[in-house]
Amino acid sequence: MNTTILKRPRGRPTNFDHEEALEKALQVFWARGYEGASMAELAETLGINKPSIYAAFGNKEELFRQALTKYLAGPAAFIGEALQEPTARLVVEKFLMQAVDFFSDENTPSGCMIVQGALTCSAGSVLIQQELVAYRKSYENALAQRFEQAITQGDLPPHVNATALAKYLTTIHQGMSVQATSGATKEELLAITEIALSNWPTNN
Amino acid sequence: MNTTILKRPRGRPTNFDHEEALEKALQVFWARGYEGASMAELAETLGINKPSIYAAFGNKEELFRQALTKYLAGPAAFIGEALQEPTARLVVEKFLMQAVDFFSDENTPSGCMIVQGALTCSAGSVLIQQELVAYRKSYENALAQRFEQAITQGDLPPHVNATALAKYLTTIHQGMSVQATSGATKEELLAITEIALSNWPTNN
DNA sequence: ATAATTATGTAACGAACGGTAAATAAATAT
DNA sequence: ATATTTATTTACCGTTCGTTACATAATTAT
Repeated sequence: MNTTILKRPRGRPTNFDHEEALEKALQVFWARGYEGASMAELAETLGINKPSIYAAFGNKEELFRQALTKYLAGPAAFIGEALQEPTARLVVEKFLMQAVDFFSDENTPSGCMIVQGALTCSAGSVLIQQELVAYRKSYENALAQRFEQAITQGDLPPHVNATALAKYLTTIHQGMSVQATSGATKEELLAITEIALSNWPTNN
Repeated sequence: MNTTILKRPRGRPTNFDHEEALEKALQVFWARGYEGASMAELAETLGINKPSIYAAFGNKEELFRQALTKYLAGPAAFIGEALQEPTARLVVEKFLMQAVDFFSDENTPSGCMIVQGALTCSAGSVLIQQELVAYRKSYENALAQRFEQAITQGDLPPHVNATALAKYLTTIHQGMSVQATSGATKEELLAITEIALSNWPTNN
């Protein structure tokens, strides 16, 4: 009978919930970007003193990366889910529609953390900047691959350029992220996706 | 005969050319964003000590605003020029095509300063952030107004939603700015605009 | 009880931030 | 020549940055 009773670890227990704290850190980084978020503000928002943050998460970079991982697994997971729709058209619809819901959700910061987290920054943060570039590239590549598959399956006409189409859609996505941060409403974002979807490639 | 001989001003002359210095400041802000650019780096790049920068331009915020004005009048002036094309379709073509050239120009930082200058930032820079939001909104509005005019002139079909179309195009523009900063080539950006232009509204 | 272990709060670290005081240099005005 | 004016240089200001040393508190192990 492995009822997995968790034996308490040795020393003084932590005063905070690890995941709750990470969630709050995510909100701060999401709203302010990597450099715009200061350790002082993070400590205040998390309700934890800085030494405890360092003990639990390493340093600012590590905290950001862990918050980013939580972001990818949680709020941003819809991107991976969209890829599993049966047709390319449905993939794109879900991708853009959920992005609209996501960007305009009033319970979270507007816009996408991967887009705005460190678009520009000082010389000291280029590593984080490049990591975010790589994440953007990775979901663009995932879309392109899904379109290639759709072409092979006859779901998309063979003349379609899968990589260009993927780049077009991530461009819309990233542009909408900027729009959302600039105050665009859900209805406005929806109108954008409708225009974007109105020229879906056909065989003619 | 007013040959406008410029009488030298009273005290010690400045060691630098005002416009040249502003141009260099523009490059730094453009590449690093408002907060990512430090006064130390600005002083180094301009080849001017900080007190001289403050004497000539005010403070960091003012220097940024003056660099932004130079940006709008120079590199970004094509947006206003595009609006004067005879048809809405040509306006958009010029708007996007020139944006492509602009974003991929290897002599300047990639991407658009108005988009990336302060998308996210610390609490201390929200004023600059909001000013950039307003600039983005203003060129979006200018496009919308141009489309309204095109509808009135019969150049665009009456069922077109001018504001939504303008928002769609600025979204592409802003998305391409992110793409350019992420390393997209001129050819890739061009392919995006071709897809974006392929669903131009018709009467049918 | 005592030792060992881990987290916490306080208070500070050196570096970088935006910004400036003060002495000096270079020009014009008288 | 001397006074006046303006720019430059150097060195620094107070604040905030990310980060940490250190004493103390809270827990388990013996």
